[in-house]
Amino acid sequence: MPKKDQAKPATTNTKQLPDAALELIAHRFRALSEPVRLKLLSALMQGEKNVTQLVEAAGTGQANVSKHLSVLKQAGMIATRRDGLATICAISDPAIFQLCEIMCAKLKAEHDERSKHLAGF
Amino acid sequence: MPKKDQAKPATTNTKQLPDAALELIAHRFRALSEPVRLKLLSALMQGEKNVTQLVEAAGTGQANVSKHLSVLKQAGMIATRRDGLATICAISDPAIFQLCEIMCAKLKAEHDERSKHLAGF
DNA sequence: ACTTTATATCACTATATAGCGATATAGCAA
DNA sequence: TTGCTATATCGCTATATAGTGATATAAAGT
Repeated sequence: MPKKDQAKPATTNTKQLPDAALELIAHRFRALSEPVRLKLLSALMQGEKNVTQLVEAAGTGQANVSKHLSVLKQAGMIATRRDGLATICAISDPAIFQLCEIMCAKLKAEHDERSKHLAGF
Repeated sequence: MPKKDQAKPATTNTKQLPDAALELIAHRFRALSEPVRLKLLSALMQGEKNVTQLVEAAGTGQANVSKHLSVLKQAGMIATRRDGLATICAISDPAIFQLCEIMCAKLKAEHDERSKHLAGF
């Protein structure tokens, strides 16, 4: 039997992805929209790290890092396991590498274009 | 003459990308972290559209769409040109297609793994 | 038992921004 | 000019969340 959509019957959502999917995608991108979280992911790209190491890498408080890690975890980007007192974190989805590569390349291209008129070398 | 490093001498930014770059990248991802903006981009993937058409596609107010468009424009994801009364919008960076593809694939994989409702596309 | 260490969570403030209605600006037509 | 249309911007409220310090929980050693 057909499923019941839970909200708006009148929304002009003629084609494309359904609103629910857009919200999920937006939620994923939002997890990548914070400098501290990017720094955490950047640190994890070198390999597993425990929370203390990540606090040091992030340059912000432990409570804050813990919250950011839970955001990344909920977005399916990192996985954690307990090892004695430590919580070990690791990147759980290699797609993150691609996403960051693309975004970095984009930035680099724009940066190069912008610094054309500046550079003597 | 030697180049001068531009910012923070004290930040524990031992390696990796500098903080300024992380903020720029985060800013780009943040532009993609809103369902309405994703819907606008999704509509623009079919080709150029003016603001009125986008308002209809987005299903929210004109003032709101205008603000979202300016966010996308500032993030370098769309370009606009004036044509009489209309402002025509178009995707200006094909990298957006890649980013959304990757994120969608990620979602789809997780979704398939979990259950199987919420129609495909 | 108590202590120390590692991490998570709570309570709070401050800031950012999504959404809305109203108004302002820009371009065209009469 | 006036009027109409398309878009941008302003003023505002409400919500989300980044950051902090304090506290709670958990695991191991004493």
